[in-house]
Amino acid sequence: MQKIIEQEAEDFFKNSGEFLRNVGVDNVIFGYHDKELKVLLQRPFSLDKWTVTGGYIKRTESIEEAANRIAFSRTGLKDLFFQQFRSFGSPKRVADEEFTAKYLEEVLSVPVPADSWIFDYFVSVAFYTLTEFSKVQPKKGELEAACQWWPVSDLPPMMFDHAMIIAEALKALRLHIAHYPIGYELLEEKFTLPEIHSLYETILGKSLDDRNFAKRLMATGIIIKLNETKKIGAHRSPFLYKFDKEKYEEGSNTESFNLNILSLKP
Amino acid sequence: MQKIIEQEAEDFFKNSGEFLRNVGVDNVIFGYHDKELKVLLQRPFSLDKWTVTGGYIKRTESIEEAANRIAFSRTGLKDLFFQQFRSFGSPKRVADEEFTAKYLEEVLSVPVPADSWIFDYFVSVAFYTLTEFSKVQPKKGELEAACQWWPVSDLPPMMFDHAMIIAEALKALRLHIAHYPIGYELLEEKFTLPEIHSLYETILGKSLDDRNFAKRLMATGIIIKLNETKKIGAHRSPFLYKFDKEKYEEGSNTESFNLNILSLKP
DNA sequence: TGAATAGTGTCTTTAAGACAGTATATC
DNA sequence: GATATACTGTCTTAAAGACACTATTCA
Repeated sequence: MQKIIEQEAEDFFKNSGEFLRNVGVDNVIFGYHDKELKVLLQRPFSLDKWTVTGGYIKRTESIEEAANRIAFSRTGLKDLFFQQFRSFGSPKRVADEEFTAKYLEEVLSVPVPADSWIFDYFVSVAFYTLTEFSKVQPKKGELEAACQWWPVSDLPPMMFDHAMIIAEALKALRLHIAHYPIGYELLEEKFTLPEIHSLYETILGKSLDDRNFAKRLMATGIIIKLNETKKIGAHRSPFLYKFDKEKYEEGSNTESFNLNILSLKP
Repeated sequence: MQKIIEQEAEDFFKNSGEFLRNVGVDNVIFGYHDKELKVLLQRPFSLDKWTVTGGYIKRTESIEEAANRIAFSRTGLKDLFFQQFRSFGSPKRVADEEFTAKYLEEVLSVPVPADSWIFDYFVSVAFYTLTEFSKVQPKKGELEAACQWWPVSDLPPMMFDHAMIIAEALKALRLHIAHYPIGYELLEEKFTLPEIHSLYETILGKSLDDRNFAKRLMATGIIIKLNETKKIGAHRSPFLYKFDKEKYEEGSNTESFNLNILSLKP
């Protein structure tokens, strides 16, 4: 296990002033792969409980900058699409005695008082971030034992209230899907109709009529059909499509834009 | 001007531990009166700038409890309808030198260091609250010179980023209007069709066809027509209506509920 | 009886939803 | 030509939108 430098650690656990107290950022990073929506989770040393990515807020940065910095530190990617969706705060939300004890006993190379600010009541400003799964090489932090993708539909044991945070992030994502071209963030640049169809089915958790979906999708006017196909083996090759980001920005500005895809039935 | 007790004040400005650091709650309290949407604002001593109601979070309470406590302290009413809509946080958002200077010089009866936690970088978790205008007797706090209603369409000079916070609250309210019976919170128990019609026009900032509005409103099934009318002078007396709160709760739980009123065109 | 406001019905247009057959690629 | 997947067109149904007249109150 990699130890952090002692002086740095001591400063950190005293919070000599780099970070805000009692408030932090959690960032639920979503990716899509293999017809499954996935979320990037990390696990602290010595514990069999996972957390969403998150961290403290520097005095010199905004909460959005903090969320962006956290996403970058775990995915290596800049300027990902992210959205604030809710804040969580209650005296009980980070009470986890097992975590505190293990953290103190086993993980750290420096003495940390049990009443250190890091175990304090924290309000969490929560964001979700969308990223293309295939571009990400998850990178764990110094204080974590692991950082990896988990299917949203099959999560490991979660620490604190993080299972609820993921549930809320998913709810927000499902709402936003009607107003943002979510596919742009989660798919590769060129994608097929069946791929984006399946993405929407996965996120919404229900099946969507393929004919109506295609009709609606093309009606948005922000998708361009390319003159190429993708080879998929012993079957008809699907055409490739891409987003017309320019047209999207226009529509998005005038508020006339609506994917109208939320209401699609089965 | 009412001075706060010295020892209490000193404790407060040192923050001996009652409140969370670097994070607080702002609560945009809306009321409706005289065909105008109003917001409850307060003004600190010696300044000609106003703020939305807000405050610090006690270590013993959740952010929702803090928002509720703040609403109660200004309106005297309990259990009002409120919704969290966004959090704001950036190193610059509460930088207002005039405020800091005047506060230090003129307002307080105790010495406050210029680097006191209250002038620090604060993340604000923002809520809006709805209340029936006629029930409220605005009550100012000890550190304010005034607390009163202002029309949303004609605000006084606002401190910090509070004009933006109100704008965002209004945006959220307009979105929520399609899914919550906003009228229940803003109107008196019994109301007329023209009254609720005008409320929706005010909140959405556009005119709504009266025939279609009535049709849609009654189609929700959560409004009961009473066998009484309201005398309004030399004109036909409108019938009174009230919300069927029970039916609303049902519909609201099953997610089948939708006022569908957002899309009403002129 | 005139002035002001309350209240309601019908037709048109548009969008949602259901549904099934043809096309293409490979073996 | 068998099989697996891609692709698309039409009809039905429901909701949104436009529109104008009758009803009541009281000065």
